[in-house]
Amino acid sequence: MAASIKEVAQRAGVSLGTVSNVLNRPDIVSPQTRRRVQEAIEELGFVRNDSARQLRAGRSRTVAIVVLDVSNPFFTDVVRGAESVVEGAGGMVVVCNSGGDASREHRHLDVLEEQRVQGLLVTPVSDGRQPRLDRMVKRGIPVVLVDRGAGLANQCSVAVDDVLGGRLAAEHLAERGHRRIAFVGGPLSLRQVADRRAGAESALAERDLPPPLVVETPVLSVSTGRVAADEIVALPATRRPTAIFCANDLVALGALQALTAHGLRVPDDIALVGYDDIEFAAGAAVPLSSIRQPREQLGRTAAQLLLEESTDPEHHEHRHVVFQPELAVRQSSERKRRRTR
Amino acid sequence: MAASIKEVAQRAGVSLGTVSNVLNRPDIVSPQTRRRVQEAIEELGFVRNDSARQLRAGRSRTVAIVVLDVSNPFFTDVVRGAESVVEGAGGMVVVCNSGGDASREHRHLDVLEEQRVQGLLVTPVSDGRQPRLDRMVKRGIPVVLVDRGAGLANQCSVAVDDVLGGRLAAEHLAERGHRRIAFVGGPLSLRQVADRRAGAESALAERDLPPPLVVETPVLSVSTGRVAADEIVALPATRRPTAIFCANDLVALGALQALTAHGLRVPDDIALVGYDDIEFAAGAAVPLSSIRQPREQLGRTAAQLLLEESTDPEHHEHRHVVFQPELAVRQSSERKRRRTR
DNA sequence: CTCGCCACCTGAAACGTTTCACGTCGCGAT
DNA sequence: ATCGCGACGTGAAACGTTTCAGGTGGCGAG
Repeated sequence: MAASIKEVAQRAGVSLGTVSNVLNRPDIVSPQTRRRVQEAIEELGFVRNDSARQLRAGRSRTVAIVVLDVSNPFFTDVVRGAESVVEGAGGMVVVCNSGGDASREHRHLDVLEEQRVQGLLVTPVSDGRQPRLDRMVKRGIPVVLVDRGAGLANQCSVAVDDVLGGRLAAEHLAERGHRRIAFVGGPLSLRQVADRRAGAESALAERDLPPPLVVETPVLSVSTGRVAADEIVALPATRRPTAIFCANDLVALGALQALTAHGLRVPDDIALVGYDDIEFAAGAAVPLSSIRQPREQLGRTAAQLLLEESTDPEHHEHRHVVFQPELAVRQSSERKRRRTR
Repeated sequence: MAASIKEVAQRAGVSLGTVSNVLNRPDIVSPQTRRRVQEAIEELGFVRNDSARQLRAGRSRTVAIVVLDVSNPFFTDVVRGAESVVEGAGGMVVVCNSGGDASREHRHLDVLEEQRVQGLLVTPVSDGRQPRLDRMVKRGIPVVLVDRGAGLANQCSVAVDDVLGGRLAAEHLAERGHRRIAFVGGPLSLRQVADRRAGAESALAERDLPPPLVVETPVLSVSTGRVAADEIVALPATRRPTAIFCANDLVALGALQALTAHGLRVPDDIALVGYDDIEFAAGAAVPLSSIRQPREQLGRTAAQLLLEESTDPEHHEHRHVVFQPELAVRQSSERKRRRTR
C-alpha cells in the first residue's frame, strides 16, 4: 500500500541510494535513470515518508505557532503574516490553540517538542518563565515570543508597545473631557492587559485624574465584555464611568451590545475605546474607536526572526522588536452632538 | 543535547527495551527499575522522538484540518469543535489554511500525506474530485469532507443543508414583500455558494418572483462585500434590488458598511440577510439577520466520524451527516417603521 | 595499450523507536 | 533435589530515509 523507496528502486532497477538522489539532487543522476525512477515513483504512487526523513535529518521543516485564541481575529492575522514568510521559505506552519488554558498549552508544547519542530512562535498563557520553553531553547529549538515578554535574554520577541497603546486610549478619552473612566479586561495577569491598564493609569495620573475603575474579566471575549458592561451599568449613575477602555475589541463589542441593550447610548452616555482594531470594529453597531496594531507584520517579523535564528544559530543575536500602536478614532468615542472639544 | 532512549538506558543501567517498556507499559516493569529509569529520564531531560516513533508505528496521532479561511469565524468555530473531540481522544489537531487557494491547498495536502497524518478534515477549495484526496483515501488515511461534497462514496462528510439555508433566506425576504432581490457571493464554483444561491432561486421561482440579480465576488470577505455593494448602489434606482442575500456574514458586513457609506439605510432602503450567524453578526451597525449553522457541532461530528473510521476501518461505513440551518431574524431585514407584514 | 579521471551508481550505516522471541532467576510444589 | 512457572529483562530486527565512502566502466591523453 505505502510504497517505499526500496520498492521504487526495485521497480526502476536501480539502487536505493539512486532513488534518494533523484529525490534530493536530481542533477547528479543521468537523465535516463532519472526518468526511469520518476516513472516508477509515478506508477507506485510513492510518497516520501516524512517521519523517516526527519528521523535522519534530526529536525523537521514545520514551524508551529501557539496562539491564545484562534477565534480572535487578532491572532488569525498574526498567523497569516507568519505563514506568508514561512511558506515563502518552503516551510509549513501549524497552528495550535491554547485557548488561554495553561494545561492545553503544556500539552501542545510537549507534543511539539516531541515532534522536534523547526521552531516555535508562541504567545504563552502566563508570563513567568515557562520551563518547557526554556528546555526547548536549550535543546536548540528557536523560540520567538509573540506579543510577550520583551527583554528575555534567551529568545527573540516581537511585540507592540501596550503601555503606549493604553496611554493613547486614556489620553484620547481624557481629552474628550472624561473624568471617570473604566478599564475592562482580563485576566490582569496577562501582560498585554496589565500593560494597557498601566499605560492608561499613568496617562490619567499625569493629568491628575483619578485612576480608572478596573473591571476584570476572566478572558477576553465578547461574552465577558457583556457581563462586565452589565456590572458597570448597575452602578449608581453618579459613580458610573462616562467612558470605558476595553483591553480588546472583542470585549468592547460585547460591552457595546450590553450598553445598547440597557438603553445607554454610545458615545453620548458612555464612550468606548477598544484595542486591536480588528476588521469588525469599524463595522460595529457604533463604529468602534480602537488602538490599531500591525498584526500581520507582527507575524511576519516573528517568523523572520525565527528563520534567521534557525538557519544560522551561531551568529544569531536575539532581538526584541517593538512596534508602535496607533489610535483610530471612530464614532464610539466622539460625541455626535456638536460639542467639539 | 538530545538524549535518546539508549542513553537513558545506559544511565539507568538497563536495556533499551526496558526503557521503552517504562514509557509504554509501565505496569510490566518492576517498581524499582521503573523508578531508576524515570530518574534517568528526568536527569537527562529526555524527550521522546516522535519521528522515530511514528516511523515505527507507521502513522501519527495528529489529525489535520484544512480550512478555507482561518480568518473566518465560521471556520475557527468548526476547528474548536473538532479540537474538543480529538483532544478528548488523546490526539492533536493541526490547522492548515488554504485561504481558498488551490495551490496552497495542494501543498498542504502533500505535506500532510508525507507526514502520514492519522486523518484529515478538509473543506476543499474546489468540489470536483481531488486526486490528492482520493490518493490519501486509497492509502488508508481517513478523510472527512467538511461542509462539502455530500454523497461521495469513498469518504464521510458533514455538511449543513445550504440549499435549505438559501431557501430560508429568500423566503424570509419574499415574505417581507421584496421582489427585486440580489445574491452576493462567490466564487460561484464553491458548492456552498452555489447551493445557497440555488436554494434562494428555487424559493423565488416557487413564488413566481424573478430570479435574483447575482453579483459574484472573487472570495467571501468583508472587502469583496463592500465592492459588490458599491456595484449594486451604482445601479439606477428602478433596477436596484430592495434586498440583498449575502453568501456569508463577512460579505454581508462589508455590504452593510458600503451601503451605509453611500447613505442608504438598512433595512429601509435595502434589506440584508447574511449567512453563518457569526458572533459579530448580532453586533453589527445594524444587527444582521443571518442563517445560523451549528458550527462547533459540525467540527465535533466530523472529528467523531474521523476517529471512528480511524479506529475501526473494517467495519466503518461512510456516512453523510447533514444538519439543518436556521433563520435568525434581526434588524437588517425588518423594517423599523411600522408596516408589519 | 595503459593510466587516470570523471560520471554515475551502489551498499551499508545510522537516525531513535517499538516489538517480540528469548533468556534468567527465584520460588513453590512434588 | 528437581521441575515448572511467573515475573522481569534483554537484544536484535525493523520502520524508511539520507549520506558517504567506494566501486565500475568508458574515454581521452600519453
